[in-house]
Amino acid sequence: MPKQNKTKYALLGVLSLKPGSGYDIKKFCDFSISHFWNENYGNIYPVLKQLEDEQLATRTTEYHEGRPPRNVYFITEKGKRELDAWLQLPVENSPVRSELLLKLFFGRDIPVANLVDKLEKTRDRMRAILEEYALVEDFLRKEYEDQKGLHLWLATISYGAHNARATIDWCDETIKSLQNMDDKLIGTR
Amino acid sequence: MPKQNKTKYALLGVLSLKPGSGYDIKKFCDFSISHFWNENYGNIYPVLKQLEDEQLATRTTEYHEGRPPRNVYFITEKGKRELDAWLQLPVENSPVRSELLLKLFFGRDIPVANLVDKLEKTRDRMRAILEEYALVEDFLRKEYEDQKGLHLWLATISYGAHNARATIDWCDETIKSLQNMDDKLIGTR
DNA sequence: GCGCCCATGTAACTAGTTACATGATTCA
DNA sequence: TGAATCATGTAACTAGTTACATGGGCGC
Repeated sequence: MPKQNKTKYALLGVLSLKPGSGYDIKKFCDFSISHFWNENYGNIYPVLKQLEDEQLATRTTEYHEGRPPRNVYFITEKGKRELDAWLQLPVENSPVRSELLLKLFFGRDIPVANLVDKLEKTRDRMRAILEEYALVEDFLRKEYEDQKGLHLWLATISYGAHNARATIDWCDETIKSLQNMDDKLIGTR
Repeated sequence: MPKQNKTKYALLGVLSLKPGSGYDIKKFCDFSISHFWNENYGNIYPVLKQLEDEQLATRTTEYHEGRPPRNVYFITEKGKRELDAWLQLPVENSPVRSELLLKLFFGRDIPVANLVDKLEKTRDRMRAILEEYALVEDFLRKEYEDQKGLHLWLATISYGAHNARATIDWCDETIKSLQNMDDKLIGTR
């Protein structure tokens, strides 16, 4: 198996749920998997063509009056097999890069208030994300009640929620410890 | 401020702690920030040259008999100012991509045992990471007891630990729920 | 009338990784 | 004797993002 374009498998995955155009796929990604995966048009359209070239998907063009033509893609049997094979492969861990942690790590000479601000913003973002997850979860449970893979979709949300809560706790702890240290410094002046 | 190469700031950060060669910087990164940031030689050497061109660092070459020459870089005042300015800027969140979650999300037709295996491996890796963090933390507390930024270094480790524990819990829960579902399915056969 | 939605796509660019090349020293 | 460490660097490649171009329909 060659070093691969994971976008390819993401698109095959979306098409395995239902056929759609590049535009549809983008919308689906933004709604359903954006908390752990993102795709942009500049990537989607070329890869869709590539899928067609490799016979992993077929394309039909729909014309509707007063609308731009839609290129609708369908996954083929070959595409399903290739997706399935990839899904079963062990997970490759891609390198992480956290700008927040980098700034914190080297932040000993910048004002504590600035660091605290970054932490508060992170915490607030995580809280907002948690609320969103709750909405998405409700929506999925109602709309896709009998969908076979629902529990897996919920599991990905649960992952996000676990980590968001962990990050919120860490932010709170770290803010407190930074402010404590700062108070002590003032006390000794 | 232009769209930037964050490697640049990572290297300035390392050089702000102490001068060193590309090789030294790589070693430092691997030891200290590798749990949230990685750099490779193919990136470090060109960026060091760039730092010199922009007068953010100076270079001296050391010759030692029987050893390759070392290009040692020192951060300049201009470099410090640029690092400081960047550190104070708000954090830009870079897109996340989790192959594990992608495989889980689309995994409804692959064997449960395969999914469980992926989760177990993830959990085991997180446990190993937790143990490593404990060692690193001990080491830092002893070796850098009086280092000004120690609490910030520890905070980055704490971040990793919080998230690792969250991921372990999530793995355990998800494994259980997958196995439960599987049992029920067998029961109805 | 303004801006958003639908809909596709390319080109240019930025970023990051891998492979290759070199070669002495040190340690098991 | 073979592997690891020290030490630098380039070239080729892979991946991913942004900006641009186009243009009708629809709702406020």
